[in-house]
Amino acid sequence: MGTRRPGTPTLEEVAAHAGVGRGTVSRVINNAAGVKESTRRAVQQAIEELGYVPNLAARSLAGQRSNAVALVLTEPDWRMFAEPFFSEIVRSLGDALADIGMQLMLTLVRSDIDRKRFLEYARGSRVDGVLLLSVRAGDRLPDMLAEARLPTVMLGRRSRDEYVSYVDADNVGGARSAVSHLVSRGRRTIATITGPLDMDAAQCRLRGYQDALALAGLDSEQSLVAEGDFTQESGRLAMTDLLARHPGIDGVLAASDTTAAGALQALRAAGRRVPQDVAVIGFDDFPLAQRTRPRLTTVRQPLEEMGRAMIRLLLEDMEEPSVAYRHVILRTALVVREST
Amino acid sequence: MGTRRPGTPTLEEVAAHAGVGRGTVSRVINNAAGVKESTRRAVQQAIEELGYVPNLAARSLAGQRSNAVALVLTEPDWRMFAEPFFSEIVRSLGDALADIGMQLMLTLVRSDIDRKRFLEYARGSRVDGVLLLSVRAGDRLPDMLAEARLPTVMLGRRSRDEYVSYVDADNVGGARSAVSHLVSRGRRTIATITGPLDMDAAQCRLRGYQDALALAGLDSEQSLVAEGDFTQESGRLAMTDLLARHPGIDGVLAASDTTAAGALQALRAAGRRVPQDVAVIGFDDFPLAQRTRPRLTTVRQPLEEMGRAMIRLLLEDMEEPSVAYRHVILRTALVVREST
DNA sequence: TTGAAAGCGCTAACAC
DNA sequence: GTGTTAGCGCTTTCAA
Repeated sequence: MGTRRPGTPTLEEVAAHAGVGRGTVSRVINNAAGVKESTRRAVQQAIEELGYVPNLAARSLAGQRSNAVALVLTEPDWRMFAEPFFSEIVRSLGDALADIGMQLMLTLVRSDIDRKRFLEYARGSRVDGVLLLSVRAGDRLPDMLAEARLPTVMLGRRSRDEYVSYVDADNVGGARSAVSHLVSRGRRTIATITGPLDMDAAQCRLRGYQDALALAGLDSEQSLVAEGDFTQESGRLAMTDLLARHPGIDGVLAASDTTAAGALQALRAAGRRVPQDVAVIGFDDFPLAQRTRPRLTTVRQPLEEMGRAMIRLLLEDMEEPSVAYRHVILRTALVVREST
Repeated sequence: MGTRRPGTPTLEEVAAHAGVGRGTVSRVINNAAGVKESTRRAVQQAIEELGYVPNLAARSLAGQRSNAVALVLTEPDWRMFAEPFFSEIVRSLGDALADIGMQLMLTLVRSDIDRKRFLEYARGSRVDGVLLLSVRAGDRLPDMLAEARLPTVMLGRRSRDEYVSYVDADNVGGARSAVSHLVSRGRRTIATITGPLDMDAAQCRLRGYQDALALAGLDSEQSLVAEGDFTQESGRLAMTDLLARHPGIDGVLAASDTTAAGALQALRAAGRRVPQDVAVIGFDDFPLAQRTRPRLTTVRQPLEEMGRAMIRLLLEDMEEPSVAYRHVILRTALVVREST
């Protein structure tokens, strides 16, 4: 806790104990070069003996940096937490930061009061930067952060004309390649179950779907498009509707692996064989999809790289404040699991 | 960010701008008493005009407290995130802390390296205390924190002889009252689907189940107990097994609402009517259970109060370090939804 | 009621 | 290589 517990030694005490100056101890604990090996060892022993732990508040104050980055989750995302997509991203971010000696701290915001509170917190020099996950289209938090000149990077842009720095997957390209793949396999009546269309990623994937159909000279009927919300249930319902409207459907692009799983349920309930009768391709490539029989072909997003890219952008934003925003779109990969 | 962005005013500049001393400004931003109303207003205006935001690192250093509390999630819990149980607890904790001007920060730890890193972080005076959620029996993190004399409170104890401070629900009592209720309604062949039995909460609920049966003079056969893991799938499988072993089952206590939902699936698949043929009671009282037909009777845990109790304990631990550990067990409530 | 001054524990620039 | 020193921005006595 904050109150200096008796027995919490300071850097100065370590210095005295080791018989060196404070600067030397500081150099040792920061792994700075230019310290004789013998002194370094003496200092390390003193640290050991005293059980010294640097006071991070003092370090932040003196060093003008907190070595911490906040990851903000807005309420609608909470459920994502349980999904591999999320944990993979968090893992990636945490690792990338740990590599450079920084801490990741999660913050949940649900109300505007929370947003304000967080903004105050971030502006209070407690974090060096802010990361945001799949922000809703109308959320102003990124703008507020940018206005406060806090390095900010989002995963997924809010809209086509996003300006705040972001990393995103090539949603259009991913969807296009998936649908083109289906076409090349002879599928002709291809439907899509989208994500919530107020999300840019969902829109882009729909666009990719339409592009691919146009490219193949197939016409894209509105009735082949059903809006879902990334959940399994929505996939099931959407697929049921689609089948009712177009019994001849032989291919489906789903917004996510979860949605694809729902679609699968509906297809089976309707007696369709997968992939013989209907081929299903979902975005994301997770246990659900991998365990499924048949193993689905998926559009894989490079989550690990997306996390690393976010950190890279953040660091660049910190070091070169003259650049207003940076955008990086990563390539997706089509993982073909079965002949579809 | 840490680097003092140009235009980030300090308390001193505010003081100069308002024509007062630094101490006065400090008093104003901390709502301390003993400041003339007119000066207070002058200072507030200066703060407004300069867009002053206190530097939290400096405040932590000078004030010997960080005003932040960490909530640690160990990896196996991640999936909990998606559940109302979790979000309700987090909401409650966040609110309780905000009320007293403190920040909640989440930390995910998965490896032992993470545990070490977090320990270092916490010992570095960056947080005033640590909260832990449903720690696994073998996890040593709580002990390490306690050893470092960091105020620590867990939700749910690790075992019967837990010593680190914790808040828990009366699992034994809750299970007992549920089973007694079934007995009083004439049920005679009552089974239970437990949680993972290496978790104390699961053991306690099993004990409560057995107690109630003993109390009613019914004998508790081992074959009426099936172990699950809180998931829906485990509930379904366990129920299927139980029915095979005891076709005459007329009552079930499930470890959670999710498990109960799984049990329901199995019961229906077997052609049993609920609750006419078999009554089901689950722990927790969430949307799943609430939407279900028939609406299940549940054992409700007072999540809001559990969160508040955790904060209360934490503050007490901070203020009275002479007390080693504090334990609080909260009462559960049987929510009767249908005649069972 | 308010101002002045002494730290909080550390980093970094500058001497030696 | 290593010690010394001047802050970082705030809270908190202690006087006034």
